[in-house]
Amino acid sequence: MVAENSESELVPDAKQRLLDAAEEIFADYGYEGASVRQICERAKVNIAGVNYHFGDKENLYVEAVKRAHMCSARDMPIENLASPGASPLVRLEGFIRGMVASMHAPARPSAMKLMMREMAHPGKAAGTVVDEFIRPLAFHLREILRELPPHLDEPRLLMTGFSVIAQCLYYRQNRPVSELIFGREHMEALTADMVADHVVRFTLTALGLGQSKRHADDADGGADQRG
Amino acid sequence: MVAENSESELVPDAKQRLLDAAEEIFADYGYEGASVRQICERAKVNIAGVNYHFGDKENLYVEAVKRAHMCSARDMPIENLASPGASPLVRLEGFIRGMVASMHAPARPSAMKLMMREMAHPGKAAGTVVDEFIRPLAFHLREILRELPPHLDEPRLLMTGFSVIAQCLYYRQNRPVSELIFGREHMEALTADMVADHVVRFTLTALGLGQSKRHADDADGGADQRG
Amino acid sequence: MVAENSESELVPDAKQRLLDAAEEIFADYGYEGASVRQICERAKVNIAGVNYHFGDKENLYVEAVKRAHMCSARDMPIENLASPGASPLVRLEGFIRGMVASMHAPARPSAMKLMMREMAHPGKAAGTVVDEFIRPLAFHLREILRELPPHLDEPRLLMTGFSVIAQCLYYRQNRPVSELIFGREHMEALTADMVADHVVRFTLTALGLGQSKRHADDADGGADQRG
Amino acid sequence: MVAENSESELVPDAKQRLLDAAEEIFADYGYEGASVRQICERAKVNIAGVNYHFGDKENLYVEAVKRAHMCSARDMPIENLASPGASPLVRLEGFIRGMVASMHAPARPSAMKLMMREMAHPGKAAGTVVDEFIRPLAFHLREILRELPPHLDEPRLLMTGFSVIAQCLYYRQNRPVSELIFGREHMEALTADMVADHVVRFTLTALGLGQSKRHADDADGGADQRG
DNA sequence: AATGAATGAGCCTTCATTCAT
DNA sequence: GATGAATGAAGGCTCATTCAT
Repeated sequence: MVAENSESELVPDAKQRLLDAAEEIFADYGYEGASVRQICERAKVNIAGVNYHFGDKENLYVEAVKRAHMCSARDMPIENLASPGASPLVRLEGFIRGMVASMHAPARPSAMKLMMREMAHPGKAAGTVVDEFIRPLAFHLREILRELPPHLDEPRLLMTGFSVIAQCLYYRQNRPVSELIFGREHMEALTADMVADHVVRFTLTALGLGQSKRHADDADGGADQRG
Repeated sequence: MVAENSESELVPDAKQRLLDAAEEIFADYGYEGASVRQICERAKVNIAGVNYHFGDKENLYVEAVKRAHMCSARDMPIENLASPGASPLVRLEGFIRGMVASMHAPARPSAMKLMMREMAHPGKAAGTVVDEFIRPLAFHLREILRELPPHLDEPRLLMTGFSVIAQCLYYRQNRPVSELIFGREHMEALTADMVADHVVRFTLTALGLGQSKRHADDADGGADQRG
Repeated sequence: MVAENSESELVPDAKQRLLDAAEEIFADYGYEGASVRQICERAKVNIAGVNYHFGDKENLYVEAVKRAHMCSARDMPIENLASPGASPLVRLEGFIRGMVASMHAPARPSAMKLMMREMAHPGKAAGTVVDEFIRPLAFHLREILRELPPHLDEPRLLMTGFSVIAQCLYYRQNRPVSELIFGREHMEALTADMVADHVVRFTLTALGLGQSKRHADDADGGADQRG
Repeated sequence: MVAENSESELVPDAKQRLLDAAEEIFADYGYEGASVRQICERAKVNIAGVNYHFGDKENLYVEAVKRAHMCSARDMPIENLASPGASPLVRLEGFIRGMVASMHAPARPSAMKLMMREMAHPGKAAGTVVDEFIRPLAFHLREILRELPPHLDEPRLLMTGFSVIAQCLYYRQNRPVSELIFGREHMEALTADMVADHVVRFTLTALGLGQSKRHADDADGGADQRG
């Protein structure tokens, strides 16, 4: 154990508190809509704290996004679901399930929200996030797909990857509007498992990999014994 | 011809110019990021014009979004691609092609951008847009899917619709970040036709509708011979 | 009867309506607190009407004040209560009663209010009002007092006049704050007659004119036998 | 002496300077007529200072009025002229002289002006001022009058108090218009002592308390040996 | 290391006014 | 004679930032 001052484990220090507050508030209101006053109040830090610890608002934002993607990275499939020895098909299914799960109920919702916001309108923080988090994920998926039977050329590999990711992302990027369209209750009826099952089946079938062993258990409801 | 002053047909009046400018600037910078000064400058209208014609910034925003969705509605598949007599399969393909096309190269890019922004974080204008534009589209797609052979229960109908829409939306919602990941040139290589072909094939195959009649004409389209 | 257009007797013309509206609104909100928009709306006149009929806001204000004092002048004691042949004492009592009455319940409350506002902080319209309305009244009172037995020198004549006027004015200038101090109900209990009786008695007694002949006729004046 | 930075005793801090400036400018121009920019310039404080120290213009106004009444309270008769052991007559005379004096030449003219403005059109600050300053004064006067020989009923007590206060207030509330009527020089000829003597004599005589010992010295000019 | 006071640019809005019809 | 559109200045206020401590 490191020697720390007495309160360090209960109350995070000012810098951490600022990052926490910034994450939530930037996630909720966007960069322009958030004010440093609001963030400082939430963080219980003096108004000058942002400039003291981070220089300015923009840099606080960048740091908050960077930290958010690191948090998010821990939920994500690459490390914990990569299962290097497994077949491409198993790894694809793992990828999808991991991604759907982390979209559906991220460990740190505000971190996810903030990251998605930045990705929708990439700014100064986007480069880092893409380099360290998004691109590895995307490349990982592409390599899985590359190994699968219908050996596609590069553009189609790309588009196939997009089709997979798009389905996972949809439930995060378009949840509010989907609730407006179909009603909140219909959307909440779609559990993470149901969505994951659907995306896996839809995708594998689209790739011509789902017929033999899957068409049997389609009837019974869906969430089951593949893997 | 009505007797009008000489410029009336060339220069739209102040209200129109404000809507045009608001559409572009709100689309680029978001509601908070845009300033009415900036909008008035672009519209070549006095700063007080916003208050005069629209009351305040928020109402200008709402009106801009409403008009944007009406513009976008004209590109969209429902009316011009519905082809009421055709088979569900043909109509599904038409829907996808129409949607991909209007995502790829909307007639009014800034209108599309603005609408997507509002849909990402629904505010006061979202209700109208959903009611008049988005929901009819979504219901139309659901009815097409409902008629297709693998007769799905409601939740799966919903998710299947999402899988279709997600693939179309992806190229609009995630283009900037995709360019960061794979490079702009790789993204620009994906033409609207290629994307549409891919999404149609991916989707129909996933629905078990792509094998028999399609493997014949695959040759002439370039992207082919799976499944 | 003059030949007028059909509506002229029911609806006053725009200029009159503007003066009416200006009188009320300037009276309620003051010059700075009132806006020409508000006045035009109340008058049901186009926003440009003020500038068209009166040049600018300030001139509208001046005209409104001038008209207000003319209206008020009609209630006031000089003409209808002067009774040139009567004794100074009777005329003083008449003056006081007339003034108290017109302060208590002016024929046109908003006109009175507006005039008092202008008098509290004299501006461009004050000169005319003083010349045509206030000064004649004040001089009239001074001449009455000059004829009364305790023949005072000029400064004391002035101050005595102020003592009379002050008592009458008080109930108008300080009614709101008096209600705050003593409660609205106690103020409303003070009728115009009671106040007039009191001011007459207080004043005449102060001038040494109230003892001999008044304690006898107290009975006929209505509010009495105090003492 | 405390160790302070060199200017601390010469230049009041920003908050004080703002209150000082607000007092003067609100007194001269009224709430609507004053601008916070003007106040900040006078106070040599940044435009944002008002928001920082007082929240908004309205609260600055309220605070300025509150402070103004506290300043004014120090000149006023209640504490320094109450002379608890003295006879009611002496105390009434003391009250009048104190009030006339503080109306004639208040220690802080702008504070008095501001307070009178607020009392003329009571707003959010009026309640406090009335509670803490005006009402105690008015009640104090009423209690003096209650003890005096012509034992009046409540309404007449009220009106008698108004007659006293009205005479004192007149010279402050109606000085500008009086100068317009009679000329500035005639008004300036009325010194505080002359006015006080007059009001005392007028009032005591009206109450039937001034005859015996006063009618003698009336002739010599007025400002003299009563006590 | 960290703060509370203070800054000045900019925000949206409203103002009285003027213009072209 | 009278109007609706449009103007530019100024309004109060909030912003991110910096300064002196």
